[in-house]
Amino acid sequence: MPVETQALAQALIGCVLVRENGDQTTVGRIVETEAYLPGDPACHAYTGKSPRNATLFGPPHRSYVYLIYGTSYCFNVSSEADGSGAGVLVRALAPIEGTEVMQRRRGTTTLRDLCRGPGRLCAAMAIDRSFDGVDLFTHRGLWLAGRGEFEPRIGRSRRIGITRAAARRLRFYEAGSPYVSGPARLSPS
DNA sequence: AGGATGATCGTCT
DNA sequence: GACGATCATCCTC
Repeated sequence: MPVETQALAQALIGCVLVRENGDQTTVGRIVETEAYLPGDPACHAYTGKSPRNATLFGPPHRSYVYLIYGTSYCFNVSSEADGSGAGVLVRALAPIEGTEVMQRRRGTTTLRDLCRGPGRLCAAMAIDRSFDGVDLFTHRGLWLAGRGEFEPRIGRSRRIGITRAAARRLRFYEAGSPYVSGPARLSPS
């Protein structure tokens, strides 16, 4: 798995995210990510290390989770070498397993909406701040698996919902997937 | 101690 | 398309 942020954001498309909580197992395939680079004004690490964003400055491939707007959690994968602050936001999953559990957690039965959006996927997978900092290759409750045979066609666009460095095309998605959160195309860079 | 901010979501028109 | 919810975090006083 790549350490460089942009390469990681693309490599994560098609990978599988597993959440095991007792007898409740939920699984999804990553269909949309955004890269937040070192020195990037839109990255949470941009203004320096703090208790909230410390995971971004740690080793790569850890889970960085934060609360946004007081209502939603966002799940990220830290990137770059220890000491460099950067990461990849996971914006959407295609549900694979445990959809009934997801439906209960989300309060909707609409398959397409279960994990479409960073806050929604955290709700569906029961990811909160207690998962901040966990190693995504060794943790027992939340981990990443590879693509297997699957080879997604990857599109790219501007990132969604940000104001700083908004023109940079650092959002990646599986082309044609109905589970992608934003528009499949945004206005040209 | 107090105020502004935000990588969102659900609801309403 | 617009708006309010809701709160941890960060910045200023």
